[in-house]
Amino acid sequence: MKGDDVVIVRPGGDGRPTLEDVAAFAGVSRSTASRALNDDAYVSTRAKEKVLAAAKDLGYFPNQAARSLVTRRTGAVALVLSEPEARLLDDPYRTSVMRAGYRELAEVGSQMVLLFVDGHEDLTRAMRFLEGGHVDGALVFAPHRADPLPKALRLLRLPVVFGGQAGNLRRGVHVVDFDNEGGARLAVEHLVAAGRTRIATIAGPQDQTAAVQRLAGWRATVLGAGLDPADLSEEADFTLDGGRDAMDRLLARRSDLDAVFVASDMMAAGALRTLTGAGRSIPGDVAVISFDDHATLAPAMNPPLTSIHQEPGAQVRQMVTTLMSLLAGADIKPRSHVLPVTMTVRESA
Amino acid sequence: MKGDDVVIVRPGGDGRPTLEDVAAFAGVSRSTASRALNDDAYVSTRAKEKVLAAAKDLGYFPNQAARSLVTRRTGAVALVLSEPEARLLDDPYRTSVMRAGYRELAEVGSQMVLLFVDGHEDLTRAMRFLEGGHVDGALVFAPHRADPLPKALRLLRLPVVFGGQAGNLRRGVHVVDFDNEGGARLAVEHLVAAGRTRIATIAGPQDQTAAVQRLAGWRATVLGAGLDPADLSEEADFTLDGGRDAMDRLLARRSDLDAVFVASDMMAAGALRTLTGAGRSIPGDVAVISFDDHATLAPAMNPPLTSIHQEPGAQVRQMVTTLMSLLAGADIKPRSHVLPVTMTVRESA
DNA sequence: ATCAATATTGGGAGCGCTCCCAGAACGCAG
DNA sequence: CTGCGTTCTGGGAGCGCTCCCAATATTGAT
Repeated sequence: MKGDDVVIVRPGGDGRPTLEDVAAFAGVSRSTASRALNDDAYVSTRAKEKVLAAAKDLGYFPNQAARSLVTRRTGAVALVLSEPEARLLDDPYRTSVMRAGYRELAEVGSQMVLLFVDGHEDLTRAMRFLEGGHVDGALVFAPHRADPLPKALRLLRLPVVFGGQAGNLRRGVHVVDFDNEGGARLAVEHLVAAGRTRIATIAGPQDQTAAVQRLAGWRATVLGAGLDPADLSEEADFTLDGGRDAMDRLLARRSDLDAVFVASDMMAAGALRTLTGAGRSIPGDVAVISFDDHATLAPAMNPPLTSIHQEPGAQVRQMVTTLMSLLAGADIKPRSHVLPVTMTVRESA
Repeated sequence: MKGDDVVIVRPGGDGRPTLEDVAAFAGVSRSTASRALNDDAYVSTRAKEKVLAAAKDLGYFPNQAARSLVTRRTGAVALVLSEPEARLLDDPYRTSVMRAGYRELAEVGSQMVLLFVDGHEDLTRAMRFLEGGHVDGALVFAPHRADPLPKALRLLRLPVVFGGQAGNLRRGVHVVDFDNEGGARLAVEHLVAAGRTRIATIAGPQDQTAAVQRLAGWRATVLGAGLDPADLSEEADFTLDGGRDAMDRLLARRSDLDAVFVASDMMAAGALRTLTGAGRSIPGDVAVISFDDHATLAPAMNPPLTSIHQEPGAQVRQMVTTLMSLLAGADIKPRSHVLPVTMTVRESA
């Protein structure tokens, strides 16, 4: 009776055109319009052209919710960073990871959804989000051994690839990691080759596997070179102040040290301050090599830091590749993919 | 005939329980289950308890796609960073923004979806994403005057709040910005009070409004103090090297300068290098004040930098507040909300 | 006991899309 | 001109949810 014979351009509640509108405008059925838009097989070129034109004219954009309701795909992937807030702010490596993640995911047509997890409440929220079907899969960075997240994720039927060690999980997970131990070896070998004989280290917090591996690499290489690691190692928390204090302790105990391998650029900045303050020249008196090769920090230090370089792009790329295979239904057996690191030589060693 | 009388626990294609399953399990109707889960009014406590228990037992999580198909709400908000990749990597301010955005949005029950926009292709992708109904609104950082994004966004019927100037748009947009000019004034006044009379500046790229305002603030305050700004300003690109080179030029032209206001911490790091290299003591010969008060960089420099502090958390909080009002249908007239900045005094001035 | 209000429930419709299937149109050989 | 395979099209069903509305249960007052 009412409006039955009136042309209603946009029947929808909000003003946006639907597929039905496009179809009507193009003079075809909803099905044909759908096929044209998703360039399926079996659509006449004529129909396709008409639909595409109509879509353009109407300013049509498919409703993602409706689509993913039926396809069971969201086109989104979560990037989960599980780490205390304080650490993250300081960490340019994570920034690179985000950026690379965005790029790589966009490349394969997925949207990145970033999740920060710091503390129990966040964990609950993140789990709910991941379980809620918002994303097709997740790339997860959870470097801390005590982190409950990796274990919790295993209960979800969601494809997950870890960047670096997955908490304390040793197997059954897809991992793309760097050769931390090899990086430490590279650094120490460089120092040994330069004739240094009392090579100290400032290790990272040993609740992180990466830090443990770097320390192990230092120790093994020092021993391998016939040198003595005794009294030459201190642990710090990856911060500037931590690095400075650790260097203080090291210097107090072994004022004769002639080189130090520091497990992160940030700690190296602190160590540099202690060394300079103590009147040591770098690299003259003490050679310094750090880890991360932070694009901003390492070259900005005085002197610029020789540092072990890890390529976040490569890591993320491999993670995305693995995740996409998983999403495509490939039956890859979970394994740890180890990426090589290199050394960027600057003035500090 | 087949399976008609068989109890099918999970009719769904994939294994996840639906609301219908929960309802059946709890012995109530789909409607009641929905009400219980969304704690609507008019549900008996008994029913509610049963439903909640059933949901828990079954491990039920609502399907977001289905929900937002009908509610027309996604529970997600985009955080858009429109800037060349290179800049972003270096910029810890952006990291803080992301983090604060995540926090603030989580607080109001929204999920943050991060979008990086660098170049035309990204812009297209971003627009499609934003138009596609993936998010309820957007928080946008587009500091470059020539950025086409802000203008493009106006065509969308999507609530948007900008952080800092919205490209070259002057009105009709919601903006939350910092008092860049006031910050510059703070810095210069501090230098003047310390008796400096030849106060130079290293300005940021003048295609960004913030950089323009900082330069303007410097000039106005220098003039206001009865000093002469001639020959004392150089422009750089916010990078370390840019800062170093600009300082070189400045020193070549006016070797008598006794203070410099640098528009970013990163450039200040470069300037410091030049100054130290030229044998100037800081702050003895030349006092340095920068902008950003980058949590990592400013205190890590030698000497630690006196810097103008802006609080990303406050900015983002205000942006989220405004966006939420917009989403709630409030008819706020677009305006620019200017936040104050403070000065963190360290050794460099 | 009786009635009107109020509290609670269940079913139907529909959000916008994709997929399936039956049928129409078209081609070309018999 | 018929038959059969191929290409193309349209309608129906349904994804899982929320909202509306009518139906029923409960309560308190008369």
